[in-house]
Amino acid sequence: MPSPITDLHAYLEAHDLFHKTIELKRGDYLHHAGETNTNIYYVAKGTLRTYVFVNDEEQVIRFGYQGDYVAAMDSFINGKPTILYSQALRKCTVRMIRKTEYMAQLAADPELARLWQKITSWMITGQLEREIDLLTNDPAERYRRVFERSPQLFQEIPAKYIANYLRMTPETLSRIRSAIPPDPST
Amino acid sequence: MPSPITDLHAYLEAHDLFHKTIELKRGDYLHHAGETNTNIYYVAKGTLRTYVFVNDEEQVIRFGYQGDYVAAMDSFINGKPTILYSQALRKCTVRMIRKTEYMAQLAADPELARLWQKITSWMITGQLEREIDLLTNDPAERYRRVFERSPQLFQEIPAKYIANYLRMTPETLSRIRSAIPPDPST
DNA sequence: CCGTTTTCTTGAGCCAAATCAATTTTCACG
DNA sequence: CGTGAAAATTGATTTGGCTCAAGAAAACGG
Repeated sequence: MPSPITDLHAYLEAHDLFHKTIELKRGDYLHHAGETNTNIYYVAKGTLRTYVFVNDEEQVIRFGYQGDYVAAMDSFINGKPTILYSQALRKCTVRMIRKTEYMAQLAADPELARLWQKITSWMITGQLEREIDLLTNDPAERYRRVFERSPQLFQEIPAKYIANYLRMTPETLSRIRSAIPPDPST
Repeated sequence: MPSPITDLHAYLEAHDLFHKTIELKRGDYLHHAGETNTNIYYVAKGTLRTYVFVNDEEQVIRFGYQGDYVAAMDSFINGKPTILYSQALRKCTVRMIRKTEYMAQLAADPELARLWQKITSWMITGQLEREIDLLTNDPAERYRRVFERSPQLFQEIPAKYIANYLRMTPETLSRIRSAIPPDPST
């Protein structure tokens, strides 16, 4: 199942829905918990992590790479303050879409409505994968599952965030990686 | 945020989209892995669990109570074989909706389209909650979080399935429950 | 209502991953 | 480049939840 994100992006470009461009430096936030931020952001360049505090610990929910869309999705959906943080892991260029403009277009154009239906369905199946990852008991198996699905993840992003995303400590991830014979083809 | 499920249900009743009624006895399956099942089921009576095999272990993904909708959502979304099992935990009466009929109605009626948009958004925020639950390290804390959100869960469903849903053994759940002083108000 | 099966509870021991700690390596930035 | 800070690695130790086991309680179905 190919990601419908590229179709969405083509549509948004064609209909000129990007509102402004934002430059972030390492450590900057796109949004933070407590803030009501209903925008959608397109990552033109760079990488971000989206995390949440659970019991005083940061927990990575997802990463945003070049070409991805990032949002405080809870805030976008219900218009209330988000619980999420999205932080630049390096210099980023992101382009913003305002919810009001997006929703107006969504109501006006059935083509976008169909596209959006695909996107949300795709997000739901993606979350099912994520849930299965998190339900996997063995840390090495969690690593393997995610690595097979998104090997590129491990190029750009510091291991400590990946470890956190995989629900393990950086020490455990390091030991797992050293235990697995390196693939000569990569 | 109130669940938009009741609105959906009212709509489906009003437009007579239920195709047939199915009776299940304890242990029966609504669908199983490998099968392509694109139907949506309304739980008129009873309770079910939806689970998936991960590394030869059953892992509960969600429960379906009276008034809920249950589906092999991966199959519904992409039309391919599901990886999910939905099994009756007791005698159930479920009513079926065929995807083809549902999709036809979705394409024909903007009211249903709007309703469906709400439903999918609501599912996405629900999944975010679930993800946070699963990322919580302390088992007692996972229990507390889910219990506060859905206390009714612990009435109908055998503890061993709840434990599995909470990513812990039945022994651990039992010990957590005996450690927490019972609430006299309930 | 009774008998059988399933589930729950409790205890003991173990083990894998967390924690703690120290060094090495890498990387960002001047 | 070179320097300082951040990240990764490696080892030692601890510990919390799992496994195994046995008995008690509860629930199902006839």
